[in-house]
Amino acid sequence: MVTIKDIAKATGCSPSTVSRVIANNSRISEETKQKVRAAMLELGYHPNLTARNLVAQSTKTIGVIMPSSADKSLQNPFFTEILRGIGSYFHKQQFSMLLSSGQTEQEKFEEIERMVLGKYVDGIILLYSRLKDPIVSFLKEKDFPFVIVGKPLEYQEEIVHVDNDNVKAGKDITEHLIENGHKRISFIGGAADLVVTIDRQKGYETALKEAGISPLEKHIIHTEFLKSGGREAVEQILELDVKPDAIVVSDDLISVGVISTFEEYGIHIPEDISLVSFNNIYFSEIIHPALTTVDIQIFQIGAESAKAIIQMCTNQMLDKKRIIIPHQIAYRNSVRLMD
Amino acid sequence: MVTIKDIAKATGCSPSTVSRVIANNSRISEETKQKVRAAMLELGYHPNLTARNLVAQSTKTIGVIMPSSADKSLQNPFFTEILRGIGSYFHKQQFSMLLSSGQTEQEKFEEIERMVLGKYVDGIILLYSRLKDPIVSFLKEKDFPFVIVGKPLEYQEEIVHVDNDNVKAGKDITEHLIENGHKRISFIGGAADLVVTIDRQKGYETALKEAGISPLEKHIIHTEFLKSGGREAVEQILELDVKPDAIVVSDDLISVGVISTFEEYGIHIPEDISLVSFNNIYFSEIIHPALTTVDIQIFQIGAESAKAIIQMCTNQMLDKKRIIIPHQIAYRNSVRLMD
DNA sequence: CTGTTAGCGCCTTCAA
DNA sequence: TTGAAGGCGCTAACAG
Repeated sequence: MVTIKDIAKATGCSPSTVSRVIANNSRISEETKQKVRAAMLELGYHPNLTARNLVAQSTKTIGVIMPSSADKSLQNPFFTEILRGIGSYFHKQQFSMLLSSGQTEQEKFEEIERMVLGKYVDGIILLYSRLKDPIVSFLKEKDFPFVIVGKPLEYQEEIVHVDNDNVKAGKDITEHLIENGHKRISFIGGAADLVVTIDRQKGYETALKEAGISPLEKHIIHTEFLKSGGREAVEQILELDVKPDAIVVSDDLISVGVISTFEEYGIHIPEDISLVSFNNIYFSEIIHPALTTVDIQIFQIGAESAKAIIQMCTNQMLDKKRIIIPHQIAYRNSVRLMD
Repeated sequence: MVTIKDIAKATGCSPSTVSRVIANNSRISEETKQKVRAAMLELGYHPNLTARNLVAQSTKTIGVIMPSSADKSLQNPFFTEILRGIGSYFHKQQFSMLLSSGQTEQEKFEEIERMVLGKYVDGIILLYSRLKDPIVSFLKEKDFPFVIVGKPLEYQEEIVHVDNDNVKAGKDITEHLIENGHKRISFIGGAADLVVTIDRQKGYETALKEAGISPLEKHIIHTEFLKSGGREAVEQILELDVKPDAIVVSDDLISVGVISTFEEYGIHIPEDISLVSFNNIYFSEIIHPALTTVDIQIFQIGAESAKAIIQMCTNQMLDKKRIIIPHQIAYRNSVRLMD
């Protein structure tokens, strides 16, 4: 391995001079710079990042934590899309992403402990928000820089997080249904303890209330994310006395399963029932029918998280803890419109 | 920050002794160990990974390279699934994944150059196989440990890669169609220069030939991966003089689009046309109809790649360059069966 | 069983 | 404008 010393020797100057050339220090003569650079090129020198990190006391890498990989929801294209967003910003700043690999919560915790206590990362991005997450407690206690994608239920004023206004989003999309004459509107949500589910549901309820529509009984259903693809949810709906004429589904991925199951029962979207959901992943566009869904701008959520964590790691001030990414509705074909 | 020295001071022994305790060196008295460990606990000591990596000349982290993030195909759940597989093995071995973030090929190249030349990773896993990939040339030239997921077109004997037998897979799944009485079988593939597409197509052709079925003209169609979700492909098929009674699609993700488009034209799978494809991502199970598809064992591909690269990084011998993951067919409802 | 010394590759005062 | 020296935190060889 060719080191700074080799270059020093080759050019007859000292290691510190070479180091300065690398940093393009202004008080090194152009002449020396040329000479040193030539030698670096010739000998194939490249600075050792580990050594550099050691003295810098910083790695310019951020730990990116996914849900436990045992969790099927990991197959949600949401995650690759958000990684894309994070990467886009990181790349510009020469930061790296260290991905978590733990299969269970326990494994993940140990992993993060290693990263953080071992000073192997400068900060953490959590790609999900769980209730009473020990990882969050740990990070908070260590006063380690981290940002959450989504909304923390506790310590909201203290934890930097990037989120949509999911209540508003839920309200907006439900109103779209109402405006088109739908009155019996059900809600199918993912795990009931996910903050994002709660918020979207709240928006849905608000919209109904404001429209003077009294919610039907048993029309709010929670389904294990991805488990059996929303089949159970649909079956519950089919048993209802009063059938809905529209459904708000809290995630596009669940919608796929819901639509398929309806299809099997010979119920067509949107002719028989309208359906809307959230996220606007790639699939929403290509399945039949194409989904009317809230575009939450996943990529941008990622990019903003990246920006926030880098700011925190470089001691820049953040003007707010709660960073809201605006949503918009992608109107497509899963809603029966009023003429 | 509390270092090894602090512990040394606190316990009245030397730094090297502390270091030995960390390594659980057998020639340290139990007594000292206890004492040192107590101090570590009390002062909250944790080894600095960067420092350790510097002397070890190894980081135990592997660069995992995704397709350019500009590429829409990144939304394929294939990638999260393979990350899961890699992570599962890495975690056990205490290895980390450093994820690429480049949006373009150029950006990615520079990034890898940084990782590799800066000795920031011990090895590389490439999650795709491209023709004449400059990254591969670079890695080969530097003689840097790397493994490819998929099949390299060049230097196949030299490059460690983890792949399915895609020719066989293509043949198997096509034969399933033939056995069920299908005769006019089309092929829809992703980008024609992807090795995986080529192989699966080859298998398809072999099956036809062996069954004595002469391939129809213009029944092999390539569609930009994810672009317009296979719509064009379907439209091409609909213009054909002789319509197929079955289709082999090279990727589940494309199938989703293909099925939707057929649906719009009032053509039903499998009643009107049978369809099979490859990968067995989560979606294949929940869409309607559930796909009969080749389960290529994505998770296992990931795990095996992880195993291979770690072996290479730790100078263990690999018994072969080409590691084949067996496939199997997931029989579901997208094929019209012969009673 | 433990301490001393040196060094991994780099950067950064301090001095010249 | 440059060099010498020390140190980032840890490990490993060599002594004892």
